Amino acid sequence: MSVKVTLKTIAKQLGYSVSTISKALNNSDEISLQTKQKILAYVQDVGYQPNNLAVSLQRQRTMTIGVIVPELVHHFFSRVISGAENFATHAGFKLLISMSNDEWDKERQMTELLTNGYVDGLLVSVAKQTFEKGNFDHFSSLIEHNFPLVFFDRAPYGITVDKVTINDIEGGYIAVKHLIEKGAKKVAILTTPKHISVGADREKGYKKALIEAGLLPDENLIFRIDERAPIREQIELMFKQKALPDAVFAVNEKYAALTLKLAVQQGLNVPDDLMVIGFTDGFISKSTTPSLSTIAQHGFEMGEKAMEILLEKIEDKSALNNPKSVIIPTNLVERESTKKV
Amino acid sequence: MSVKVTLKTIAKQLGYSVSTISKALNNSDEISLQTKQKILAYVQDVGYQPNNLAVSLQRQRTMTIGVIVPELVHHFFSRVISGAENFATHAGFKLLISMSNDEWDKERQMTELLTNGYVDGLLVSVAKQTFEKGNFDHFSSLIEHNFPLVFFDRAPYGITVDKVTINDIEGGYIAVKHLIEKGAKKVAILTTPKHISVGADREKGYKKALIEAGLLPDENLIFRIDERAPIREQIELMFKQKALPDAVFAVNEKYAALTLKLAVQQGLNVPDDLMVIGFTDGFISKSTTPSLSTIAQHGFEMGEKAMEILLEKIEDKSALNNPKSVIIPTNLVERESTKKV
DNA sequence: ACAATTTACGAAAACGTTTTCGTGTAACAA
DNA sequence: TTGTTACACGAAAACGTTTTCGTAAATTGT
Repeated sequence: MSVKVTLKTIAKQLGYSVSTISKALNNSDEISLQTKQKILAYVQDVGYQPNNLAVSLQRQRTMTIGVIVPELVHHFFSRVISGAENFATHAGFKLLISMSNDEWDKERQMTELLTNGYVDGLLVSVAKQTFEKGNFDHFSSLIEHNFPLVFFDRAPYGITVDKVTINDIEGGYIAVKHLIEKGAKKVAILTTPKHISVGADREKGYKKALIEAGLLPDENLIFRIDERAPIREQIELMFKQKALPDAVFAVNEKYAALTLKLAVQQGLNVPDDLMVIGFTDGFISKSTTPSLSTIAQHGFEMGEKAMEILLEKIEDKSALNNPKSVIIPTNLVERESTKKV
Repeated sequence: MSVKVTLKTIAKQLGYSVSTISKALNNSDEISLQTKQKILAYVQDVGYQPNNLAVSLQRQRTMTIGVIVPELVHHFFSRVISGAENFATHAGFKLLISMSNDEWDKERQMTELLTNGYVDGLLVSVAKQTFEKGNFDHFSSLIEHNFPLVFFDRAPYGITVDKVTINDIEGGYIAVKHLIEKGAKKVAILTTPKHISVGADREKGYKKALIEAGLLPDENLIFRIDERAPIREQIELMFKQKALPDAVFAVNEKYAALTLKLAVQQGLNVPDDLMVIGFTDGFISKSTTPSLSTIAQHGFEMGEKAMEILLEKIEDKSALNNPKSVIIPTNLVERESTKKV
């Protein structure tokens, strides 16, 4: 069991003071070339690594950014993380990721862990349960203390914050307008419970497109999925309706893929009998047969932009006064599931 | 801009010493009930949060575990993380996740960041590029210094380490044996380059099953995908062969889904003309039409087990002598893509 | 040869905690 | 009363760094 090697032990071994060792390792010009080399050689030999805790504590800076996402498996979130990381790396920052599991308490716990010393700034997409509770205290106290914080995709409501999101209303609108242009007369929506803002907004866009086309939104065509129950069964309800819809807008990739599968099982032809469009352009949408039309969210750019804003706030704390709200545009990706005529 | 509140500022405000404040907050019985209450009340009021860096530095313990995965999007990895987190939470530990992006340098950088103070132990699944380079120095130096480290799924070769993996040879064997039992005579494999051990092992299982059934492995039926080039085109090569295979074993979910899609595009009926089986039981396999048979890996249990071993090592450093190697069993999940007759 | 400057290093404080040890006062026993 | 014990708190060291400041010795200038 090798004993831990610190500046102190090195200093003792080499007969220098701790400060000399530290300066030599930081390449200070207060130290002569010879001693630097001697120290460097020894340090290499014993494989010394500085203790990050001590360094950060002293420097009052960690050069790392925390990211909290609700879930990791989502293609979209992982794209955001990649974008954020890309930007951060170029600025010399590292990333520490953690997931809230869409739970309020875990989210609270992780933001406290990270913000009390581990990171210089935080990027977060808030948990579903947090929206349900409507309790954003763990964030507002950070904001009060001027801790650099930027939200992405899912931001708290009721408090003004820096955020980069997509225009979900517009995304929903574009999707449904596309369906209508392709001839749909009766379009259903598979969405989330109302308290999830992204789902609610996409639903608003859905209604807007319907009304604009002179179609009346019909509550019987709106299916709000409760993820605590089996999803498949809830989607099946749609197929049990007396008059089937001729198109469906699913607010995420998972619902879209499931709808597609169930439709085929029912003997329906997609897109001829039923058109399907999803949200998020991940691997799933490309790999189904027929492939799924969808609204692309550009997570990578969202991550980059969010990180850019965050680093600005870190560099220049005075920029904290005017919260920024950036919107990343979406766009339609047309594939086979809506390619009618 | 509220000034940062520390033990020192609290002490000054309340007229106590720093040590008294600290003890009160840690509920030491050296402090009278009255003063505790007074201090508690004040602390609540100003919203004091201890600095984790300082606490960890002093305690020489962080109560957090680092996890390094190659990628986040994979369903399998995120299941492992969930399992690990589940176990860790019960033991009072938190998780910090980071991804190597399958790059050697990023992997090295993150292990150094995490192990130099941030975490008490590390769980890692090694990056593809690390296998290519064959350079595991960043891990062996940790092992030399007795830092608690456990690998999962992808472990380094050439050095003995604690690890929990699946039996990839067996998994490949089971998959191919299933295809043969269903009547396949000419089974192709879509695998990774040879240096990726999981791919190589599944290929071994593939060959074993073939030989056992009296079929000769044919190099023309082995397709090693290079992910730096377009994957789709490489799979299409398989369909351009003079004599098509009647079954294919894809070593991961992505390749399987793509194969399925391309087969349908070629006008082939799956499973009648071509059977397909994948690896990893994620959302994709369930949502395709036809749904994909696959080998389930049980990532959640792998994560739990890996964490269990890691925490044991942390608690009892003497257990470091005999590295453990645990194997999580796999099993066949039969779905439509192989359901012939 | 002497002052002025530069060079090369060390002492000590600081970052924010925890913890060991010491100590003055109050309460108790004899 | 005096001696003992318990109580409630403070001083200071420690965790492993960085950084400011001070200062001998070496170098330079005249």
